Amino acid sequence: MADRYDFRAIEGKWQARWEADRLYHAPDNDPRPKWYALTMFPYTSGDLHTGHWYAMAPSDAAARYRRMQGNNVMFPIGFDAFGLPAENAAIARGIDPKDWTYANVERMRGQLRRMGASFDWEREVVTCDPDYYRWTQWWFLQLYRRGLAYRAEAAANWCPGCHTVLANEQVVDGRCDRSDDVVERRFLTQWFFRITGYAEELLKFDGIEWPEPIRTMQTNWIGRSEGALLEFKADVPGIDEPLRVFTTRPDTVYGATFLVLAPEHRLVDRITTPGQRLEVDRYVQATARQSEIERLSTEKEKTGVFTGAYAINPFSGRKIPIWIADYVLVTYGTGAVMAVPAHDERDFAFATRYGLDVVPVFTRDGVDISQPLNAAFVDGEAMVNSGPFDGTPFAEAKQAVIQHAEREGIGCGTVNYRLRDWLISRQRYWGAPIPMVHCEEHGVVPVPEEQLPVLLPENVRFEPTGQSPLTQIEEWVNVPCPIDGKPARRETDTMDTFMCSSWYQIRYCDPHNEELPISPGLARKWLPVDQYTGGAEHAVMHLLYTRFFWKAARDMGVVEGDEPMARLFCQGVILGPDGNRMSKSRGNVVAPDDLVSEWGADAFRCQLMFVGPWDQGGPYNPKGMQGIIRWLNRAWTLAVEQPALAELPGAPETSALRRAVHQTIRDVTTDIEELSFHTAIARLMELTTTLSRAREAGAVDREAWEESIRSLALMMAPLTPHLAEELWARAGGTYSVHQQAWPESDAGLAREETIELVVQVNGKVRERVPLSATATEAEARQAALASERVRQWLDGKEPRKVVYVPGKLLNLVV
RNA sequence: GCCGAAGUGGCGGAAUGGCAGACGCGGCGGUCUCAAAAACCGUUGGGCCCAAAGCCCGUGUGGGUUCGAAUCCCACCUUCGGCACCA
Repeated sequence: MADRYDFRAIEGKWQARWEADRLYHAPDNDPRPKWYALTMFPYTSGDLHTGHWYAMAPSDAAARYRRMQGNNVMFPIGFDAFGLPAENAAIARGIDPKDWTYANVERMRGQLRRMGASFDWEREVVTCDPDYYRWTQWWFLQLYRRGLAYRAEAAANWCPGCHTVLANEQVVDGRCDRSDDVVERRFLTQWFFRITGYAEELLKFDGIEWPEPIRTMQTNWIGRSEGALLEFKADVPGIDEPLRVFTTRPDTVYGATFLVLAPEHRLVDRITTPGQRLEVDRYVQATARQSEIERLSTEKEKTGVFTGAYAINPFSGRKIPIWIADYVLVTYGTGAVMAVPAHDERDFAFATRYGLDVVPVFTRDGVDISQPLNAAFVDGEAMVNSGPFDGTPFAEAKQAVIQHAEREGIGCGTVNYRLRDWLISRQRYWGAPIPMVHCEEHGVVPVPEEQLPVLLPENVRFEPTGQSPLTQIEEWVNVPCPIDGKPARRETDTMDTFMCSSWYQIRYCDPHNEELPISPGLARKWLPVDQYTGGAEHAVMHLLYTRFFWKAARDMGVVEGDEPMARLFCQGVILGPDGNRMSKSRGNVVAPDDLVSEWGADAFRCQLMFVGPWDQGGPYNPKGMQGIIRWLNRAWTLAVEQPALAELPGAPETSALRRAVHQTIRDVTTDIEELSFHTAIARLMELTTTLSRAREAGAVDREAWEESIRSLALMMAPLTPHLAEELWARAGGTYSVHQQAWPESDAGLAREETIELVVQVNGKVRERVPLSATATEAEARQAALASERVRQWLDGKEPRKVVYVPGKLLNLVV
């Protein structure tokens, strides 16, 4: 029986050796340039699925490549361990969330180890460890101290399935992104982080390399819009406070023929006239009953009710009616709009339906504004029907109106954002407790830092009630007030788990520090993350939160620099063999553990990297494993079964062999640099074929052959770490292949001496002639014309034009 | 509706202004074998043709720019992702 590639014999062996040697531990005091590589840590679901491998295997390959490039690479791993599934398991099966979580962590550690990734396990963090969430709570206190954490009553997204509120980012199409339940609106007092305070800065992506689509998504989510706040006086006795509206079109203010308030607007009740009371109340109640989905449907016709009250347009002096309508959102701007039906489609639809006035205030080519409009138009040439502003050109109109408003004290220019503050409280047990105490006398009081962590109590009952299970633990809830020691109650909400993952990359740098979340020295040493990789589904959640968090931490003086991750790469989604998302119900789930037992971790990793461009994802079919296995077998055989070796340093076969090796090094280096692993593997497969042919063809130069095999093992090291280590050892290399320098391509050896010149006649390929790679145009032309076929195609005519691309192509145009 | 990404053999994909289909799967033919599997070798876009040589067609559709277009420009179609009454 010949010596064959047997992953079972080698993978476990090397994994144990690497671990014993702490091969992937990144020391803090290493003089080599640091490289912080990070892949998004997994949630503790208990099972590592193909998607995790698809995300992590290429990240690992990139980290290993960096190591061979001479960097001190930190590639840490940990677990995102707080969250609802643990608690749901507790409710469904009576298991303690803690036990459930740690059992899953244990299982996943095993799966991750079998992957053979170069993780630095000594830096592991588990977000539900008190040693970790103590610092999550510490951050909360710092944010509170700086006014970035506050409590407020607001219309919150309530998920009836999860029995808790959600952040806006967690609501997808009016549904909970986790349970898919239709989200309800509830007015509750909740904790928020003032992410809006950083809105302007979050729009800047200076100095970081992030994918354009992610930046666009964040930019759209933040939704900056420039406009003005204008004040309308309510023509209602006893109401002195002005009705403020936000508009992006102050230049159309003379065309504002009515105001519309959101049904939840605080002044609705006070301005409604007795005659309209019944109708208004009915509408407000109907709106409150609507789900977010119904409310936000753009399909449905706009509805609304007249309040009976009027306001005065501060520019035209005109008395205009005040309506309420559910197309105005209480959460955006001021919750009130000035309606300009002539120049806004939505207002036009509303005005048409309820017979309200339409007054055009801009001229426009092709529109006779003396006739009733049949549609709103948003552009225009010059202001009209606008008193002293008549004739102001469109381009200057906004500024002119804003200036006037500011002079008169009836408004100002402003910037409004779609982004809202981040709602972080959750009415659930399995999260970091918010370290606050409610005292009757002193109100909300922070827990003193030295008392952290506020530990989660154990043996809790989990019946969902809509309140945190923590409220029922009397001995936990009742605490003395930190100020005067009198009886007080703990805050019972816990923090959104996105809080835990907003700073984990910071903790990896100093995971065992008991005095601080991170020491200043290690923050300077390791941060920011050099290469972050993960799924694009976190574009407006984790990836936005962590930027906010970082900027706040920077302002606290804990970290330096403006951004947490210098480079971001988002991998695509790996699909089942049928091209659909893998799901149990579809029966198209590919289980990594099975494939790893059958084919080995190297083969599985490699196949995932070979399916196509990493950022595109796509269908994964285990059938393709054959191709990878064949390649690994051939590579094995090359290293194990030597050809007849001789000393042939000057032979053409020897330079051909060297050329192939150095061209491969050149190409694979660029490919891995660009995270294009599938093309890197293709190049290595080609090299393997070339080496096999050389071996079959006869005697091979000893030195060239040995260099070839060593180069092959080195280039395979990031992709198939176990096999490469074994091949390297068998080729006589010193342990470990993962500590060797990445091979360098010698341009001289890689250069082709002769090429096949492509000869085109009128742009069509007609002939190929061998030619020196450095031939001049005259030489190329001579070689082409020497061909009988080229002469036939020229048909005796003289070329009118000749295009020569040296080393490639000659085009003769007649 | 708006924004973004993408459309190439039977399939995954390569080539981002210069030989379309690298590499791999699958198919076909072969070596080995009592046989099968594995392994290895060869072949594989479509058409014309007995075959070969050769020619023609071919990168979602239609136009354009260019000596030359999968690649650049314009219009359209389809798929996927994000946002969606944001005043």
